[in-house]
Amino acid sequence: MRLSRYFLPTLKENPAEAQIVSHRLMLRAGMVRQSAAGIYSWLPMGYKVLRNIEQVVREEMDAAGSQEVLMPTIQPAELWQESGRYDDYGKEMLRITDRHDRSLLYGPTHEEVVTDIFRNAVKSYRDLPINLYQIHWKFRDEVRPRFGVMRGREFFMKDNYSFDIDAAGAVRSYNKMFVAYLRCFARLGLTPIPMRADTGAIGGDLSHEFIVLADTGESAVYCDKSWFKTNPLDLDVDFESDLQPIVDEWTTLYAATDEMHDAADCPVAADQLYEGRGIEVGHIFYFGTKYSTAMGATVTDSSGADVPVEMGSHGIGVSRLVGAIIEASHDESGIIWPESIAPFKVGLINLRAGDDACDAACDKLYADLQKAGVEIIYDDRDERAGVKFANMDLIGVPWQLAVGPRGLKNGVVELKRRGSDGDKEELSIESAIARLS
RNA sequence: CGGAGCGUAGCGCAGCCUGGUAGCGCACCAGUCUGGGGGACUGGGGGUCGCCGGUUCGAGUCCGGCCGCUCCGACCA
Repeated sequence: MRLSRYFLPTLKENPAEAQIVSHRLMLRAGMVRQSAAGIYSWLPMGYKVLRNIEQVVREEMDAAGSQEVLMPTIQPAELWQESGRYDDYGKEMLRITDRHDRSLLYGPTHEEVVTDIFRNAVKSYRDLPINLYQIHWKFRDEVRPRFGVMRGREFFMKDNYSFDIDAAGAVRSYNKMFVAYLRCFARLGLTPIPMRADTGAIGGDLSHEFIVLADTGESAVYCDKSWFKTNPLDLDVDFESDLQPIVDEWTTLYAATDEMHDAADCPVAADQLYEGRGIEVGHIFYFGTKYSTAMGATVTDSSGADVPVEMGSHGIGVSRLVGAIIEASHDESGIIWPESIAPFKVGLINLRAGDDACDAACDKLYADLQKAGVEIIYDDRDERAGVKFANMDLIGVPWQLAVGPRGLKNGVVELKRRGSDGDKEELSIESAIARLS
C-alpha cells in the first residue's frame, strides 16, 4: 500500500477526549474515530489490526475444536423472558421495539440464542460434546463508557458456548478453553495471567478471568512475580489429550483479582508478590444447567433419561484487545505492534521522493517485497524525513526500511526494528529483501 | 446513576469575568527555497461560537432550558 493513497488520518496532537495512552494513540494513528460515547468506527488500519487479532483468535478456537457460527445481533425478548434474564439484566441491555410493537434487544451476550439453537437440534448424548463460537458485535449500554475501545458500549467479541452431557465433560471443555486462551493471548504478544474469578450474578462453579498487566488496567490485581517468566507457547498441546495437568500447572502460581484477594491470607511472600493493575481480556465460565434447565435444553442420556445439558460460556474481548495490546506495547513515539497482528510488517520510507535513485530503489523494494507476500506500507509522499519517521513510529510498523540518497551512494538501505532504540542496520537492497521475506 | 468540568475552523486552544464586525498554533490549498527525525518564507481558503429560548439598540460573552462529550465514584467483556 502506498501511503499517499492510504486513508490514514493521523493527528499530531492529542485529542482532548482521550485520556489513556491506547485511546490517544488509536485516534492519533488514524485507527478509529468515535461516533458516539463508546461507539467507534474502524478506519482502514485499525480495522486491519482488528481483523488480524480476530484471525489469531479464530485459529486457536478452531484448533481447540470449536466451530464457528454467526448469530443475530438483534434477539427476540421472548428467549430472555424464558431464561428469566429479561428482567434481571437491567438497563445495560438495549431494548428495541419493532414496527409491530414486538420487543427485541441488541444482544449483550448469546446464551439464550445458542441454547435455543441447541435444544431444537440436539436430542442425544451421542451428539455431544458440541462447542460453538462466533466473533461479532455486541452492545452493552454501559453507564460510563471510557478508555476508548477498551470499555466501549458496542464491542467486538469472540464468545463460545460448550455443551456436554455431564460435569466431567464440561470440565474437559472448560480446560480446552483454558489452554486455548493461554495460547491465543501469548500469540498476540501478551502475557496472560488466569485468575480465579468471582462467578457473580450468573452463578456457577468454575471461572477464570484472563488478565493482562497494564498500569492503566481497570482492576487491581495481585500475582506471584514468577508469572512474568511464563510462556504458554512453550506448551506442546494436544487438545484431545487430558489437559488437566496443564490447567493445574497454570493455576498453581498465585494470581487473584481485587475481589478475590485477601492480603491477610495471601500465600505469596511480600517481596515475591506483584501488586498492580490489569486488563481483563478474556473470561471462561462453567455454569452447569442454568440455561438448559430454564429453557428445556435436554438430551437423552445412555440410560434413556432426559437430562439438561451442561453448559459453559467463554469470551474474548477482541476490540478491547486492540487497546490492551497498545497499553502493553508502546513508547513515547507511538505504538509498537507485535508482528503477529501488525497492520503492516514493513514500513518503507523514501527519504527523498522525487529523486530518481531513491524512487527506483523504493519501487524495487516495494514490488519485490509485495511479490514475496510481505505486507508493506510505502511512504512515497513528498514529505520531509522527520515527518515520515515520526509517522512510521506512531503507527507502529515493526520494521522500518529507510531509503535515502546518502545510503544509496554506498549501495545500502537502512533497516530498523521499531522499539529497538534506534539501532539501524545498513544492508544492500537484495539482503534487505531476503531479510524481510 | 450521584458529583465535577468542558462544548469557539479538521486537531489543540485563547476570547466570556467587564456585551460592540471571531482570533492564535498545527493541519489544509498555491508558490518559492529547502531536503536523513514533525523545516522556512509569501499568499490563500475554511466558523450559522453545541441547540432552543430570553435579556439588550446589540449576545461567542449575561440568564434559563435542553443536548453532547470528558473526568471522579458505584457497575461491567
